[in-house]
Amino acid sequence: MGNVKKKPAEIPFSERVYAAVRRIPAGEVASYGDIAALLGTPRAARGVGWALNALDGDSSVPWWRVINKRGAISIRHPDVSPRVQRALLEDEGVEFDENDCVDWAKVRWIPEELAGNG
DNA sequence: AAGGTGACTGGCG
DNA sequence: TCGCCAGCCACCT
Repeated sequence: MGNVKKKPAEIPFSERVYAAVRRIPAGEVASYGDIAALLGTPRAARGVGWALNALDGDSSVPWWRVINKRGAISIRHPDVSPRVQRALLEDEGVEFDENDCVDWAKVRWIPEELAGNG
């Protein structure tokens, strides 16, 4: 597992990623770039992927709700097959088209602070 | 301190 | 439109 040691006074980027991902409701998904943007670093999509990779596929964080900008699963973890992530999403009602992509218009998670409501 | 890696994204041909 | 290359950020050695 990825040892992430940081100063207690500062929240690690990874933890901020986990917190954001945990906010994604079931049946909705977000892209790595969206999570990064939500954290204030829209170019840190790589960092988001790295942070989720550190979860090792076993955590309270709904990592499966994070996919790439194309709406497809971009997982590369050896222990967890992309099929698993897809199954988890389908179990939540997320549908994939023949291109193995989701419909962003339907399943894209929009944070309330960005939805302009509230 | 410097170099390398990775579950990304955008631009060019 | 699809495929490859470069840029980007965070973390590790």
